[in-house]
Amino acid sequence: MGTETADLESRQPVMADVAKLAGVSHQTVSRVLNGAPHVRPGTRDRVLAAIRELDYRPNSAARALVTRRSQTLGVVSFESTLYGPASMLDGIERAARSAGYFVSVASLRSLDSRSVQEAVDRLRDQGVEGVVVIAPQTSAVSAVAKLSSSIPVVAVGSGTRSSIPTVSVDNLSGAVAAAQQLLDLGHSTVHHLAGPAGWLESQDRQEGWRRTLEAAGARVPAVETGDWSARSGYEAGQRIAALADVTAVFCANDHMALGLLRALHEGGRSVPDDISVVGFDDIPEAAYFIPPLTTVRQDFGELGRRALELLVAELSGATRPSARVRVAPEIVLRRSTGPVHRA
Amino acid sequence: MGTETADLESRQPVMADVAKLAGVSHQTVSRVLNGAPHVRPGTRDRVLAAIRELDYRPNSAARALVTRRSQTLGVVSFESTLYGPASMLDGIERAARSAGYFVSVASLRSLDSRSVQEAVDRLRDQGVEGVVVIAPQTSAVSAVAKLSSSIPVVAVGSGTRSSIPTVSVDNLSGAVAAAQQLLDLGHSTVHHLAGPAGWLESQDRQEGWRRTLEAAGARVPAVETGDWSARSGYEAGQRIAALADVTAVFCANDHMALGLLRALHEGGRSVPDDISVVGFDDIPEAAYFIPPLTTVRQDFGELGRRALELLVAELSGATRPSARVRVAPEIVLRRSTGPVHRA
DNA sequence: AGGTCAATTGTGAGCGTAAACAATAATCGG
DNA sequence: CCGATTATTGTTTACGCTCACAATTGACCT
Repeated sequence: MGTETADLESRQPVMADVAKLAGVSHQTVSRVLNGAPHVRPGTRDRVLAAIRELDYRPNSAARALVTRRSQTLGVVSFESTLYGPASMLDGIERAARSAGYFVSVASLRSLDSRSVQEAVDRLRDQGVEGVVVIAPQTSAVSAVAKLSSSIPVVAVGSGTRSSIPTVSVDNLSGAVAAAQQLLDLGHSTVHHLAGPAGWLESQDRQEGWRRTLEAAGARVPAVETGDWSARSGYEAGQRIAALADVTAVFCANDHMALGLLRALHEGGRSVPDDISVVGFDDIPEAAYFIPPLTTVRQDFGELGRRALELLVAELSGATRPSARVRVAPEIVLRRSTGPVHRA
Repeated sequence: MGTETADLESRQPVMADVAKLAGVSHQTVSRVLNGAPHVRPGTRDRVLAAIRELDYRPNSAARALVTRRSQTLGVVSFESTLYGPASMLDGIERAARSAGYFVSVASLRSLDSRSVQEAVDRLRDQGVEGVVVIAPQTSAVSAVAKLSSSIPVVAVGSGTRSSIPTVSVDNLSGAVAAAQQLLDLGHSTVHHLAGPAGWLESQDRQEGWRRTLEAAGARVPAVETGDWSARSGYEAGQRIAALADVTAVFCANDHMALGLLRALHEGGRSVPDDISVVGFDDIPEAAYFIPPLTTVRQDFGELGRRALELLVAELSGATRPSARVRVAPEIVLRRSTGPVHRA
């Protein structure tokens, strides 16, 4: 027993130490910590003073063990170095913090079903209470849908058609706005540089573009396809620059638009005088492209925030509403678009 | 006791359930799980079969409680939507996973000392075993240095001069390479668009640039300062375009270079014919600027990886070597640089 | 004043796991 | 074939906390 005080110096203080110092029971300390009612103010003050004096920190593992709640949510993310995913993660983290949760991340190297499964399992093993999947690709989302039995999962950034709750931007209406804007400027038709197959974003944006042209009775040109990268946009741009009758191009994202702009520039096609270009995303750099890019803005941070809200709602007992939240995008007009100069 | 089997359906299985099914003690299950020696192969197989059958998952909170290890590391990150921080986070996560750790993130809204303190405390309360701070600003790093008493902390992306272990790119030598490259092309001097004050990156890159000019006996022009954003680069670019004697500019990062390129373009100054431009970072888009940007590449993912390795080494008992790891950057030559055309 | 009810505090029992310790079975050398 | 090791398995305890319940105190009402 003579070691008790010596212990206090080597050991991290625990609740019992605080209790002893404050002259109360450990349960009273617990009450103070958890804001339980029926604690006399004077007692509370003594406890708080003891906590401060010992620099006591509750042990989260012990708490999690007994409450069966880890206060932690998981995020599965893919291509997390890109602006979109990174922004969503940021939005998620902020929202999680204000909801009182910690955030644990697991990034994916590839989007196949097994990887997603693995990542979610990993997070589960860590004890997360729910998971947000930042995974826009069709295959990943359907993979998630399969395994979501034991733990709440929400997908974000993807207009999934699966059964799990989803938060996404309305890609369709964004694409419609982009195509319509170009038609309104007098372009007889609009070419499209699409994202890779297998991505719902690709499909929805292409679909919105196509419908708009059809509704306007415009010819629907063959679609070019890229992989979201500036490089693929550049390569597609070289092919497009070789075509004579192009006056407007809608790119499925800003990075490809960047590559396209350079290819057009090198091909001697002026933007917007010869060709108008519209992107999608509104990455921070888009306003400083040459020329500044007209694009469809998605608020990635907002997407993340909404996804987290949905997850928290589900954790709070709402009976899995299988909700589908859509955030409206907004077209931002810049100098890469203009009226046609030749008929 | 009749409820025991019924329980198994509603409860998550625990180690005792596995033990009972396999006909062994829970301790033997624990041995199998932790790869302890002295378990007969047949016994091990029976245990593994029981684990599979029940889909048993060890409770991480219980394990953390008794081992006093959470298997979790924290990452404090600032401006995590940018390419650099996002890539470092990605590198950290990957390295952490392969080292057997989970990663919990806390993002900062601002870089003042209080925020950093708060974020680290938050992670500590969650029980992380160590923290990586992605925080290049001087103030943040010194804030970290103060509080790092109770938990290992490593800083990354910043050439801190403080006492905590650090992983950073060699900004000085990168800047030297950039400036020297321009001098070698025949430019009589090089202008500099620096990052904001208070960032070690800014200081080191400016220092490298200055030393190179001085060593070559070149005139050292007044420094323009931006805030890392393309917008600030654009504004500085407008001022620079108005100067008559500029033939080469070294920008402290690629985003500002992007803005600069547009300002020069709008100002009728051709790159590289009239003015050569070099950036820093080599973001993925840099190769698709107009013209493609010569820049100094940092491998952010590698930085993150190395930071994590350092942290893990420290956790493994190395007596806080106060190490300082520097990763060498590499200049990437593209078309934004060229020889001077006028004397 | 006696008693009731609410406020306040304390006590004991796990939560699910790993570590220390104990016990038993198997192996080996002479 | 016997004692000494060693391999294999089991039993007990403790990790630090919250919950359920018990106990005590004080206020308030008739």
